[in-house]
Parts: sequence; C-alpha cells; structure tokens
Amino acid sequence: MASKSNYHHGDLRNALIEAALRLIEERGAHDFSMREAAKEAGVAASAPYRHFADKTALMVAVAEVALGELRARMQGAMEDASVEGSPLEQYRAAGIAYVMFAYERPAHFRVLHDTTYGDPERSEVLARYHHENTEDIARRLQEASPSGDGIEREFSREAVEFATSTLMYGLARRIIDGHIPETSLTREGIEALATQLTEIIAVGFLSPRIRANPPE
Amino acid sequence: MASKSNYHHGDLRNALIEAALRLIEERGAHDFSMREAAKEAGVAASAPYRHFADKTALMVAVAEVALGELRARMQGAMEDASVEGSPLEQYRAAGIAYVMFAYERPAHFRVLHDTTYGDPERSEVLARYHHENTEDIARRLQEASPSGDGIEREFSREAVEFATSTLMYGLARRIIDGHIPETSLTREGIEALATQLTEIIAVGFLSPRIRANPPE
DNA sequence: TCGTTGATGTGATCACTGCTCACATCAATC
DNA sequence: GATTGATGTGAGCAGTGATCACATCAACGA
Repeated sequence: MASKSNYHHGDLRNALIEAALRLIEERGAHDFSMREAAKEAGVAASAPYRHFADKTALMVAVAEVALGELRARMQGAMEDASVEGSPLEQYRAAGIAYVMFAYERPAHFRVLHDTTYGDPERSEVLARYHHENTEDIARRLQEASPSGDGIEREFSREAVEFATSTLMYGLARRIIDGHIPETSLTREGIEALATQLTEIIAVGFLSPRIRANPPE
Repeated sequence: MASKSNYHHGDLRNALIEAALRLIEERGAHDFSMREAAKEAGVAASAPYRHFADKTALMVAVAEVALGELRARMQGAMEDASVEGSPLEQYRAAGIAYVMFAYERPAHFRVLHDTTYGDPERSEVLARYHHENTEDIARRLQEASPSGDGIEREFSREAVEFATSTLMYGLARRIIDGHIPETSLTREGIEALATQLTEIIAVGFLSPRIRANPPE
C-alpha cells in the first residue's frame, strides 16, 4: 500500500467536500482546517490546492452542495403538498421545509450563509434564490385569497412575500443560533413554531383592511 | 519615548476592546487577530493575555459593550415613543430601534451573536434579554388591543411576542447578511421595512378570529 | 527612605494554520 | 515508448493563538 496504485486519489475533489462537511458539522463553519480535510482524505496538505484556489473556494463548493439539498427539500415539500393540499397548505409546507433544513442540517445552513458574507456576487445568487422561493410561496398564499371578493387587503403580495421570507429566515437562524429553548427543539416543536408563524402572516394578509387602532 | 513612562499602558483592557471593535468593523467578527489588536494598542503580542484569557474572552467583552449600546438604544426609543405615542407606536419604535442597531452597527450586532454561538451560557443570557425585550414589546401591543371587547383573538400574546422577535431578528440578520437590495439600504428604507413588518404582525394579532380558508 | 511585592508588559518560543513552489508520479496521447 | 499535462508530495514561508521565564514599575510597609 505504499505508493503505486493510490498516488492519485481519483476523486479528491468530492472527497474534500465531504470531509469539509463532516468537519464543519463537528466544529463550525470556519473552524476547520484545510490540512484536516486533506488528512481525512488521506492526502498531503498541499493537495487540496490543486482543486480549490483557497479555503473559501472549498467552502463555496460545500455551500453549493448545501444549496442543492435545500432546493430539493423545498421542491419536494411543495410537490407533496400540492397533491392534495390547498395553496395555503403549500405555502406552509414550503416554509416548514426551509426551517426544517436549518434544524436538521445546521452545518449546511451555516456554510450556505457564512460563505456568502462579504462576497456580493454570491450574496446576490442566494438572494435571488430566496426571492424565487418566497415569490412562489407568496403566490400560493395569494391563491388562497379568493380574488375579486371585493375585500380591500391591508398588504400587497410583495409585502407578504418579504414578511414570509424574513420570518422563515429569522426562525431558521434563531434555531441554529441557540435562541430556541431546548424543550422546543424537536421536529414536532419546530414544525409547530413554523406553522404558527406562517399562520400569523396568513391571517394578517387575508384579513380585510382594518384600522390597527380603531376609532371608538 | 523609550521605556520609562509608557511601559505600563494604564488602560490596556479598554484600549484592546476598542481596537478589536475597530478591526472587527473592518474585517469581520472572526477575522481579526489578537496581535493586531495588541499592535494597535501599542503593546507586545503577549500583553493582551494579561487581561483576557483568550481571544474568545476579548470577543465576549466586546459583545458586552455592544449589548450595552443595544439596550440603550431600545430603551431610548421606547421612552421617546411613550411620551406621546400609543402602545402600538411604542411597540413599533422598539422593533425599529432593534433593526436600526443592526443597520448602523453591523460589527456590534455580529459580535453580539457570533460570540454567543457554541457557548450555552452566553446563549442563555442573550436569549433572556431577547425575551425580556420582546415580552415588553408584546405587552405594549396587547395594550393596543382593547381588553374585554369580547372579540376572540386568533393568537396568544406569547405567539405574537415570538413572531415579533423572530421577524425583527430576521430582518436584522438579512440586513447584515446582504439579502436586502442596496436600493433599500437607507435609514428611511429600513425604517419602512421594519414598520411594514411590525404592522403585518399587529394586524394579524388584532384581527378577530377568522378562518384562513373560510367555508363558502 | 528603601526593599518587597504583585500587577502588568516583554520577547522568545511552540504548535498550528493557509498557501506556494520545485519536484515526483502516472495515465493518456501521438 | 517518449512526451505531456493533470494530480499529488514535501519543504518552507509568514502569520496565528497561546505560554513562559523574565523585566518593569507603582504601591505599600518597615
């Protein structure tokens, strides 16, 4: 097992991405080292630089994997819900899927957003993705609101879209940032929180226009 | 200027905290070095360790300064609003102050939350503070809802409290995480966003109980 | 007045990091 | 079967967090 057959790794690039993900899961998004990833892949410390320009490039690759999983989860959730669910249920399912991703894959979620920080180009990609998603979600919500019912709504669809994405992002971050008491940190607990939050927005959106401080 | 009078710094602890804050503002919460902070304070690389056990301890001290400023801002905003504002306006003012802090002092906001990550004890302190704040805010909102009006509400005060803090945290993070398009990144733009978001919650909360999908 | 002491700052040093570079290995191509 | 280009190696650089014996000095007690 000296040097003959395994001088070249074969699939080092992916091996490094997987190693990085494992390490990030253990330590945190920034607290893993290139050398550790290399060692875990059974390769010299300098080898990774044949595949990634620098540490950030590796993290970006990891983030891409993470984004792929997030996409798949949300799409899956919406498709499941659209089989027999109302638009409102689809809207809710997508939101829950987003939050669940953060809960079940905190490392993925963290890299996804940490990598972005400071890189305007990547920021924009992620922002666009967020936008696409929540646009879709908000559209479903709007479908839940019978059009032409003559009721004047308090908020525009854009407003609801923004509120929804902000709420779901906020909840996801609070989960991985440790704001949520441990007693709520179960699949069911989180689903309940996400459900409640989507509902409060839905009610705010679907309510006919009212005065917040009604004149007596 | 050799070695006589300035061998001992005098107020190195605070000098280091300020240096760290400056550096964090430039680079990011983790990308500053102990040595740089020491140099900026005009002191040897090992001196900081007389005042801080390790780098994390320095960051915690910085975070405490940040938390102080956040507290002051929110308290100030609520007091201002309570002079002539309705409870609803106080609620809104507090939310806006929180978000404004993130906008105007991104470095402070980042250290505050980054430091927390991975330290359950600090997490809890911050969580408690968040809770205290939003509890207060939610109480004001509840005061905006005429008690005993016989209308059955859709959501509890706790639910609204949680939704509010999640929304404000979400917005704050989206601002510093670069999700918000540059065109909205002005004092006025952010105030508008925060106002809109608090309002959507307020409406959801103040609405009488309705069915999200009313039977025809 | 002066010696002692304890807090604070110094400089050398350690293990580790990201990254580079000259060189080694090997599969594919002509 | 020689050449070449992609991939991996090992030594080494500058910078990092952290530690330790030692230097400095203000305050205190004799």
